[in-house]
Amino acid sequence: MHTPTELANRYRASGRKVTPQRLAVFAALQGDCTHPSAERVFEAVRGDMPTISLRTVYQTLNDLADLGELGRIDLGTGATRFDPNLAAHHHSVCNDCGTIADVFGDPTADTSPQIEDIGALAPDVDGFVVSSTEIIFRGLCRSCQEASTHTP
Amino acid sequence: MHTPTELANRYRASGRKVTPQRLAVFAALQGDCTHPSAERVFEAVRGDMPTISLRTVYQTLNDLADLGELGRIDLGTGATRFDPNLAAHHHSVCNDCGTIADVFGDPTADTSPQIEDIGALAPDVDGFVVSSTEIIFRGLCRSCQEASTHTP
DNA sequence: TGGTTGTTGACAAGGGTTGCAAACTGGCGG
DNA sequence: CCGCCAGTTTGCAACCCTTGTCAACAACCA
Repeated sequence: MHTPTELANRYRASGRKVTPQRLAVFAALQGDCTHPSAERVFEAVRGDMPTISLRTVYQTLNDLADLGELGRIDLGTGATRFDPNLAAHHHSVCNDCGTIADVFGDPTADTSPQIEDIGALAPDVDGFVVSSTEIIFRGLCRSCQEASTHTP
Repeated sequence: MHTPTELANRYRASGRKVTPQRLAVFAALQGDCTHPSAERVFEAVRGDMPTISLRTVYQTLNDLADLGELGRIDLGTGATRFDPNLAAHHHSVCNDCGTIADVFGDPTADTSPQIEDIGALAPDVDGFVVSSTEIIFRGLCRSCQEASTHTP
């Protein structure tokens, strides 16, 4: 995702208006690597701007996603999650707590293909044209593993 | 997924009862490769058993999924989809019509890694233990491509 | 500054899914 | 074969997440 200032420019360029509410959402997303849901962003923004509505947060997140400034992730954890990280990467999801983590290529693996190579994969499905490929690793995050070890 | 008869045995073995409603759901799922939603299964079963409730279909689908007889797929198309195919495979999703297709390895690709190799990939994330890996190919299915070509 | 047009906020509606409680029934022991 | 009981089915309402609606409002341009 671009900087709030840059986003403001792009908003104006696309005919959208720059409002304090949107700036607040921009700011809240900066550097957030927790893949927050709309509700979480709402809570974060409400700290600075108690009057903002959840509806407005949804609106802004959808705008950003439509502008390609934000990734939408839906992994069946209940709510759509948003990802300000535009670099190509994949995700791990904890089956227990639902935490989503970024997964970049594993440059240390030499016996298995690089994750970055995935883009080269093409499904052998009649006539289907792939525009994007995502990989989801499901399992247990460290803390949930420890929790289940301590209390079996 | 196993055969209805086999499923009946496993149901009894796990303390569950075998009811006509459940048998009907078992039958409806046999060989269904359309990745139906609960609603779709409901419609299919209702053909033979008009009095079955959507609630019961949900119940049975969740039971089957919990027993490991059915895969749950949530790709952000609105509803959870179910997959009777237990073999390791991945999915393609049409961005237009939401159709989900099975994707098995691409044996013809020799310049890119085989899809089956994905299981060997491990995310380089501190302490995360992977239990399953899924790949999602997003794009346009053949018919939606043709539709968008004909009416640009 | 005044108008135009997009935006906000509060509310309710919408779709998918699950909780609930009463009526019901498979599968057991008798 | 009968009857019991735990597990099931149903219909309904509630739940969560998300979006539609619309009057009041504010950002931008001339």
